[in-house]
Amino acid sequence: MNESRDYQAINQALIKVYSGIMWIEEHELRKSTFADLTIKEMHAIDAISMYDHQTASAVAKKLHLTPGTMTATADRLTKKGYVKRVRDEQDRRIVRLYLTKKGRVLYRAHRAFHNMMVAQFLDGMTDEEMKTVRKALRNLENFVDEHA
Amino acid sequence: MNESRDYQAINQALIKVYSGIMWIEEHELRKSTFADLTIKEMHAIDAISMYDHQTASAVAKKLHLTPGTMTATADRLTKKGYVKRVRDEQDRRIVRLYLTKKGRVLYRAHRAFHNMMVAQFLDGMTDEEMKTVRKALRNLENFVDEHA
DNA sequence: ATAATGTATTTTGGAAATCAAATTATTTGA
DNA sequence: TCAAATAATTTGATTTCCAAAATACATTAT
Repeated sequence: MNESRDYQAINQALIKVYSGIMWIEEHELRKSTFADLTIKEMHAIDAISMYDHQTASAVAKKLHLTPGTMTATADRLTKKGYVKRVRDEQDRRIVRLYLTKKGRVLYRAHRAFHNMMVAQFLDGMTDEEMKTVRKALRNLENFVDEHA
Repeated sequence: MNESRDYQAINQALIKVYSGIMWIEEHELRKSTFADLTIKEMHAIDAISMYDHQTASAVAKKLHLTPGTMTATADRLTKKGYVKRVRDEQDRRIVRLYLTKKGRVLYRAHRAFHNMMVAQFLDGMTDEEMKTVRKALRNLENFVDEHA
């Protein structure tokens, strides 16, 4: 019963932090040389990633998008010069998504931003405390996996 | 240098957890009696909240929406019967947003879902560990405030 | 008191984001 | 080989969103 208020406080913090981070990312992007992108498009670029050359459907799954939405997103990113489609030679139904040079530059910049954020997240923590944070995150991952 | 890999792991966990939670909320909603709502509309209802009778612009600010987008969202929620607009009698420029009975039922259900999630988030933690989690969240809140 | 300025919301026009369902191209299994 | 399965695209619709202009009301300065 007493926990309820604590839960609400943590709830509010989680919501505020999440929407705040999105907002910051969006506005950092608008001020940057990549102002032609939206935050969703940037996250799609992050999901496509630099090394894996994943299939369109693998990326769609990561982002929880339907195939049609994935196609539209890849279209826009291709038109804007961040992504390249490559037909798989073994199985010609498959399209693999690659980042262009421009896409890779953005990818690294976005990762750097996230790293800075995580550094602040963990600021001033001992190893012991970091273990606790990991445990909390693992709890949430379990929650997500169980309900998926 | 060595921290970089840890950061990436926490990064990935954060991204996975947030997009996973969104997905779960979306799909719980679709299976419920509130299937006429999207996740964005539900979060707007959460932001409007039960007791405050906030102005449209206060809600817009909370959700980081432009005034126009707020109007469109309130339109849809009003049409669907979750929200009521009330002109302020003192200052007739102002519109206050109220939840209808139906809106309040959903609000409580959504809060309950979040509480369950937070409970799992904190599962099996000692008081000491909870303090650490709070500290991590406070760090992130500071990050958000600093960059806003 | 009234004109200018400021504030809250709505409207308009357009792009991006999304889904469900139908379609196309290709592969695989019987 | 041919039916079923799979990967991606297309189509048609709604939602989400923003910028800028318009509207309506309130406040301030003259």
